[in-house]
Amino acid sequence: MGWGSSGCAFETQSKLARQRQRHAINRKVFRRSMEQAKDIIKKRHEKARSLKETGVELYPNDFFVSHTVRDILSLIDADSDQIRPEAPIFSAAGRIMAINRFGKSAFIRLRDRTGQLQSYIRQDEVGSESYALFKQLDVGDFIGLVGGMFQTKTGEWTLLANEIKLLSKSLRPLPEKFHGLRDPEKRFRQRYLDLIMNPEIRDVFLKRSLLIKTIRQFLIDRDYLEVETPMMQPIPGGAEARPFKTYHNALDMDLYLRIAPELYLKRLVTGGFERVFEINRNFRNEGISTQHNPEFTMLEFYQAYATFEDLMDLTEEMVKRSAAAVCGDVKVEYQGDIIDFNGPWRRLILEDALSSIGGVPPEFLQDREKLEAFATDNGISLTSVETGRSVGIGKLMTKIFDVLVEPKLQQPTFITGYPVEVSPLSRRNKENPNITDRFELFIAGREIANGFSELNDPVDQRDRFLQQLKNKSEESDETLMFDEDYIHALEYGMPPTAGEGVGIDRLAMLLTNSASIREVILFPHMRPVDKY
RNA sequence: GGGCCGUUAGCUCAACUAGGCAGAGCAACUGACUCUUAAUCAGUAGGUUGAAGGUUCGAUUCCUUCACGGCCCA
Repeated sequence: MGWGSSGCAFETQSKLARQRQRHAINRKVFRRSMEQAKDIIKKRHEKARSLKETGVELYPNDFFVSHTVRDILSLIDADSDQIRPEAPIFSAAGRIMAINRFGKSAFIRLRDRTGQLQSYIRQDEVGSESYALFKQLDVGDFIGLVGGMFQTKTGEWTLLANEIKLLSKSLRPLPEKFHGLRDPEKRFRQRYLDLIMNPEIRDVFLKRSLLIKTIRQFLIDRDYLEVETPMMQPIPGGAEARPFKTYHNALDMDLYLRIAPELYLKRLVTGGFERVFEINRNFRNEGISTQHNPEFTMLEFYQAYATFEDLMDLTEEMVKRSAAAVCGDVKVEYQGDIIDFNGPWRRLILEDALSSIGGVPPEFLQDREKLEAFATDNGISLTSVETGRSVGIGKLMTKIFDVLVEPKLQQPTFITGYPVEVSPLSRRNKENPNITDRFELFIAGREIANGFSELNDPVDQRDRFLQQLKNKSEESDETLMFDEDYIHALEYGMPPTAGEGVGIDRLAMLLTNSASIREVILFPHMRPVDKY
């Protein structure tokens, strides 16, 4: 690299600084691990070594689990009169979450995937040899217990252990039991600790899983076929976004991580799968925020012989049922507001929303100059973020919408009547060829879904692709990419079809009252840093 | 990309306003304790204050740059 522009030099400098920082950290980590500098961890290692020397297996895998915690507790619920310390005998396994020691006896809390169970360990019961081993165990270790259930004097059902076996030794202390792990950076980087320490976080991901399960079953029940289409695509299409680029060695070709599955799913409709859906990741090489992660999960589904209006009905039902399944109610609290998923949801035409909610005088919508002046007055740029060119009137309307209307759409609202200019894949409206048969769904001031009657006229589609490329190429040096094969497929004939994409992460946020998308993604993207 | 805030013991946090010995609780370690549940009691140890530099007799504190993160804005 030569003497570049100042911007370039700045970037290089900052990269070098970052690199130096990483090297410094790596050296520190190396030194630290060589010295086993952390006292607590060093002691755990020593303890583990001495246990091993006395013949205790640290990581065995031969313990038979007869019951989960939930199994045991539900047996007691069913018939507690039958339960005595002598019988029935249970074997349970899990992580020790707390120990209260009393010399020759102790209470511990054992946790498995189904819940927590108290256990009472008594030297009289397990024998002095086992009890000596137990004294060496720490909070965080996995153990197996065998014993019967009894009630403590406070009435708590407790497993009286007569056997105890170490199943996995923990070498690092867990975070503090009362406050748990709060630091958001650590929570995201070490999500396993977050999941161990913060039960409400675990609940978020159980709910997310239930959400996806509910949606999947909803679609399968309606004769949709679940499919998987390429995530590595030679031509990334189906949305407007900057893709991630990668390279295939053996084929010697560039590939892109998909920004949307749309064009492949419609090829499948052409191929005769009249109802298809896919729930999987999309990748967009753009900014990160509380609403955006570089990879995010999208549901896309397509139904032949349906219209965008059919899909609005379907979406209402699907989201309402999801809320009921995940939250147990169609009224859900989100960040202090109640969102009512009960239908029918409000449906508004874009232009009407602009005037009634956005405060745009209706006559401005037909007058480009007045609309531009209105936008400027409201601090809305007249140029495109991507190309820097001034935008058409359709795009301008959606820009004004984004600023003045979208944040106000708290309750579920469908917006329809999107201009052709911003809807390159949507069918034109029969009465008004300037708008499309398309809707977007907004909840809590953000876009949740986008659906439309699909454009299946290959000639119109080719023209719109070409127009899009022409717009882009004038100011942008991006490689021009035209998915000829998709047009080719349409030329064989695709049935009239409606399709839709739903942001699963955003829906999960709504149903788990999460303010940030990072709260509903197990491993959100973070810059690497070695802090251990 | 811009603004504001943060980074101190394994964890949760003080100390920073106005520079003066870096502290507490939990966890850990030693001891006591066979019904505790944030167990209790007595004692012990634990720190390159995110990194580098600057100002100063003296910096966790003030200044600069950098790294990482959070919130808001674009």
